[in-house]
Amino acid sequence: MADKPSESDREPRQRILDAAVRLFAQKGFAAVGVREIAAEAGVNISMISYYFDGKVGILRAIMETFFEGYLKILDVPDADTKSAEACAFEIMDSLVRYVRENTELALVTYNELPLEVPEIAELKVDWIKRMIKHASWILTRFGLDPADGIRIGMIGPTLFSLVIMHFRIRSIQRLVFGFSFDDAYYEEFTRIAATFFLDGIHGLVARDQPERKPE
Amino acid sequence: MADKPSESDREPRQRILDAAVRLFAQKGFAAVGVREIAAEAGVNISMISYYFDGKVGILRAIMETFFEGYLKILDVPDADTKSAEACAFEIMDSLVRYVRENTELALVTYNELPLEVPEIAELKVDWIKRMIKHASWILTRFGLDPADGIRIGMIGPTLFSLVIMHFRIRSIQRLVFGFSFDDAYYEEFTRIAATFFLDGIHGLVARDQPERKPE
Amino acid sequence: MADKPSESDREPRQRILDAAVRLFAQKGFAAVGVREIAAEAGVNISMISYYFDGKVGILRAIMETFFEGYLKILDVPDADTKSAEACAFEIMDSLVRYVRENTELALVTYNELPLEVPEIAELKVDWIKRMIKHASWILTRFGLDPADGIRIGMIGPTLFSLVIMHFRIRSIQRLVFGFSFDDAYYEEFTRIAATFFLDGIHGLVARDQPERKPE
Amino acid sequence: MADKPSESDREPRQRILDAAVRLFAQKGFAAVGVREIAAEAGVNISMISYYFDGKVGILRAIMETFFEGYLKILDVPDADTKSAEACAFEIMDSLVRYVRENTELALVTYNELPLEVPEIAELKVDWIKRMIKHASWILTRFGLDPADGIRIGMIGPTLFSLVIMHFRIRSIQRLVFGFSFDDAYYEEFTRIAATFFLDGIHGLVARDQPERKPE
DNA sequence: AATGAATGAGTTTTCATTCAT
DNA sequence: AATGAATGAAAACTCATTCAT
Repeated sequence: MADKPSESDREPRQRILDAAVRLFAQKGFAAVGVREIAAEAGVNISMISYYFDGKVGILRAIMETFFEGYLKILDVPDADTKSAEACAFEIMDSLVRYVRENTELALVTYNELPLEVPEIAELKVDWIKRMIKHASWILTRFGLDPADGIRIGMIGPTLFSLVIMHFRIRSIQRLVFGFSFDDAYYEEFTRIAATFFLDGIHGLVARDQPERKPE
Repeated sequence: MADKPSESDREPRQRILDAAVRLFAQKGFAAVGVREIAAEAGVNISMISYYFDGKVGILRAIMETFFEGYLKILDVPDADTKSAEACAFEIMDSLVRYVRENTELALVTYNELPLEVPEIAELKVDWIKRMIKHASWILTRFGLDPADGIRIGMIGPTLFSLVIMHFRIRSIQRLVFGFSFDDAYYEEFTRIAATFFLDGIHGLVARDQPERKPE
Repeated sequence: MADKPSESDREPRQRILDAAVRLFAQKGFAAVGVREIAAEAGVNISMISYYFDGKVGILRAIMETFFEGYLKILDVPDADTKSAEACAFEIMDSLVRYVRENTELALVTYNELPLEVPEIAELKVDWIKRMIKHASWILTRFGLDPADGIRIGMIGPTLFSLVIMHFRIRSIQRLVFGFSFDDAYYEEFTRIAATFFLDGIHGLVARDQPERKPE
Repeated sequence: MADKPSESDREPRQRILDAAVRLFAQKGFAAVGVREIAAEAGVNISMISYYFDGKVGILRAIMETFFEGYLKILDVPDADTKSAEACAFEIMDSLVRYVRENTELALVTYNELPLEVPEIAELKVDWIKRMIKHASWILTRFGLDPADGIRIGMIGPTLFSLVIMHFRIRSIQRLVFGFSFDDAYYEEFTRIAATFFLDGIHGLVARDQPERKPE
């Protein structure tokens, strides 16, 4: 009883969250029942309402947890002493690491993001706005107009999608084949993704400057 | 009553399918009820069991419809008279057109693909295998070993994800902002995606041949 | 299968309504569960949502049924050929008969009337307004100002309460003692109640005319 | 901390009781949850079990509180020096005053009285018996046989109902219109009610003596 | 080919209560 | 005297499906 090293001795709230993330990633939010979550977490069903005020409360918590970590990634330390390219690479590196360490959290957020769940509609819009605000600095570094909401709004999701794409495929590959990926793979993956991302931004900037030149 | 010009006079089966695709794309398969589908389609609830043998039957039909069209894209006419690059570009071009014309169908398939729905697990595996079989020719054209299931298994999903990624973001952008995309955009999008895709394959090939050279 | 004479062969909707009225009268609306109603009615639980769109739907139906019958009582046939007193007596007579034949219906309506059930708040107000409109003619016959909402608003409930009071006490007396009441009793009851009611109205009229004279 | 002047500093037990009376009167006993009571009273949920041994314990306490006060009313000081009519008027006067000062307490008791709440069934019977015992003296003063349980059993509830009827209507009138009542109104109300009550008793006595004369 | 009433297992949520602190 | 986390049963309701017509 001194400390709590065993799996099942973690805080109930966290156990629910973990179980839910696992199950949501596996079957999707709507397909998972609270009973299943409670059973998987080894807690009483009522605890879900108690801690999260209902099933959507868990999804809310999951998304908020993910978004919080995601926002931190965009805050590159000493960004003004580095080149835009270096910043972009650093962000990509952190992002890959983050998603690798929180794959299910990321997948659930990514999967549920476009789906209409009325109770979290506001939350999604709020976070997307916060991200745009946070991300705009790097885009201005690349010469994009910070007031150009549409183009700026494209970067974040693209960045996210680009990385998540791999982890999504990976989970299918794990399912169909039995493949696994090592550190070296992710080093290269980061490099390729960063390059693609930079190319994408450069393309956006170039295309933007002369209004959209005739082809 | 001679022919069927009005929206609501289409075949009931098709009306159900259309309604389901729309709703599944909006809320996700598990979050949509048969009553909702029936109401949206303007048919009796029992018709869903009658035509599709239950709710999963609709998802099955949706995925099969999508996969069928997707397979056709991989069959480039007169492929042996064209370069591998030209074939890749042609595939990408068809794919973008296909997803553009069947966005919701594609999104539903993409969204539900990694989710565990026991009744369609077999269907998914079957189609993925058929695709690998169909796609292997182009990969051999690029110098990949057709027996290398893992690498070949990566191409299809990557290709798919790359394209779908845009349409997914697009639906969010439509929601949050009011952005829309024109033909010119998709021309360029196809070119960029094809380039990225080719680069990816070239990378895979290069990395593979000499086992993995020291950096 | 020709006709349906047996108790349990009535229409499910009616069986639910009957069971609910009985149970609501016994324990109060909030204390009765849908499972209990369904069991008592011998129908599947889902039928309650199916026919009444939820538990409050039953209460709504009960109250509407009662109110409808109550309204009819206020429409005295050939009222203009009778004295106000005769009309009042006729109303009282019908009312006693009505409540005697629909005791539980009346008791449930009476019991739940002052309780806050948000979903039926509007319904209650609507019916009360309709009653005031319907009842105003008799009050004008007695010399009351039909625009005097407050005083007119008192008559209906008083009339109702006066009669219901007896049936409420009766149910307790049945519970505590084993007393029962016969036709002769109700004849006299009607006469007394009518007298009291007329005295009440006369009192209201007298008190009203000279504004409220100093005592 | 010396004395307790503020609203929220009253004894927790009393705060619970007050909150419960208010809520029970508003929504009915069964429709109110302990959490709601605890929140309204500003105490911890467990305090309800602690002080009242559960939700029904509160209802028990409420009813007992009301019944106690009600019993006192029946004990007219120096009753034998006054006429039966004077005693009846004094009782009615005290009763109106009592209900006016404890309206919600009275309404809750009145509302829940005919409802089946197994845990308080005994309590209700006990108090009704005590009341009959206490009230019988006045009835004998009017010439009724104290052994005639049925007739004696009618007086108390009638008396109570007669008064409560007004307060019940009043709460609806407050809801629907915005009417309020002053001291003068209650003076007159008391006189009318007492008259009605006396008439009722006289009627009972007269009807009783010659067994029930043929009409 | 099509209906809609009916089913029963399923859903999430809330209940009053208890227990360790 | 008081807390609030935790419980398990029960709440109302919805589900996909079936069946008689």
